[in-house]
Amino acid sequence: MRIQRIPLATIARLPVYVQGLKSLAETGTRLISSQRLAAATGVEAPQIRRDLSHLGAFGTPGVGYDVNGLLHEISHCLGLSRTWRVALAGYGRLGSALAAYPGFLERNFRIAAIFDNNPALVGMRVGHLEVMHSARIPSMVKELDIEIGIVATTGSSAQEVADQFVASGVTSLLNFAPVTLTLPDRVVVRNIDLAAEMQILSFHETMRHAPPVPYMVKPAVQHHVSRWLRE
Amino acid sequence: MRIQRIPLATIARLPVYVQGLKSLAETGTRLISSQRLAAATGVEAPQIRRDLSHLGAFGTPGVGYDVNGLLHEISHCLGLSRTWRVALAGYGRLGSALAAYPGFLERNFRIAAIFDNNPALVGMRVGHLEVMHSARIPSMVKELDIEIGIVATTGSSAQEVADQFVASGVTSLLNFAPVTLTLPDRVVVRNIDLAAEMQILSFHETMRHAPPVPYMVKPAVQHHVSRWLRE
DNA sequence: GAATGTGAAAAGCTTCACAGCC
DNA sequence: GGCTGTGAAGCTTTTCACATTC
Repeated sequence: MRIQRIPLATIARLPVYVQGLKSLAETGTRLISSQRLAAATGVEAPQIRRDLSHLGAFGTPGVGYDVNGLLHEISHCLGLSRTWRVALAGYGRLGSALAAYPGFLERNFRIAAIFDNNPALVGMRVGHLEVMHSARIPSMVKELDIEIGIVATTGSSAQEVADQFVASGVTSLLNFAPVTLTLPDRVVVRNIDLAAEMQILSFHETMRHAPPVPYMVKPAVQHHVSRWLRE
Repeated sequence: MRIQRIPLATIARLPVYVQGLKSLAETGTRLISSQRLAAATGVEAPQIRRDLSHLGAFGTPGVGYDVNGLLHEISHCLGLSRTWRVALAGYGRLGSALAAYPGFLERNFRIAAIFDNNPALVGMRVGHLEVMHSARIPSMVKELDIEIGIVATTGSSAQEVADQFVASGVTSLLNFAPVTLTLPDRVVVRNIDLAAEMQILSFHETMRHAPPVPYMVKPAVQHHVSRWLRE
């Protein structure tokens, strides 16, 4: 890793590289050029080289990058060489889908506790866990030393649950509730708002069908930065 | 709406304003300053004014913005004044959670068809819909004149389903599968990758616990652009 | 007095183009 | 010949500061 500032935008692309490199590794590819990684990830090749240079990455001029070495380097930078303890609040439809998502554990995120404020759900067994009442967030989060919280409650409970998480020592939150959480600056929040993404698509469709004039002129991009219409 | 380019970044924030304004409207607020909308959404006040000025927005100097008027203006710009026809592919845990999500219909996104390639799910009733086999995507998408597709399948089926959607006339996709979809440039793709978001949080936690040096220095931001550590 | 809308400056990010290396 | 890593250029986005309007 490097002794320098890594841009926000670069960090957001690293998981894309991880995913691309993993699938390449599975096909037995051991060496890859930025050009070919670009084809696999949809990120432009010079962008990839710049991103990797921020990690102090070690490609070989004239040859390319070692797939496994690069995977290891990026994973390390993202903090994936250790397991993270995660708490999930909200065991409704979305919450239960998240709890069952194999991709979390595969990537070293272990759901260590599940909370809901609906008494009908409390006590329900989920794998080797049991849904607990949200009132137990403070004690359990501290006891289990949870670092990351997932908020999958309704909008109306989200702020309260987030506050409890933060008061109990959680410093990173993934929020699925369609509300703006107000939290201390030290807490890192990532929002995933399904409806917002749909609205962005709806904007694009609208422009497509009735482009009032020259609109949007950015070329293709990927992953959380959508592609843009030309003219 | 305006006769000028609206920045990508602005579009991505508009849904945040919509959400904030709606909850303010519910509390009976009729007039709001950029300063107060900033407090409600986590976006800085000058940023809000700049964004709204791109829509040709009509605040009143010395007074502020009319909540309902602004809501209407932004909704119109995002294309929310009409209903969009959406198809969902993949009725597993995530897919069924999405199908039941009330936030879609509330915001004028109507799920008009559901597909899955698992025969055990085909025929299942979901509200007034029925899960259809993915092989029927081409005919049904055309018949129902679907504009937006949601890919909630496994990674291994995602590209195939996306190709079918696109071949049938879908021009916007929301992709939950953790793969990079390769599609024609005219198609707009938004990716929601849960694992990627977790990895970004993991990066922040890592920096927090072992900051090798001066790292990341951006101030607070919101919604899909996380807050950053200071020093 | 209070708040908008916007030039102008600053910051941040991407792309180009190429020197240097294999 | 092929590919990386990076200065420099170009572009987009954010922030500042203030003239203008109510």
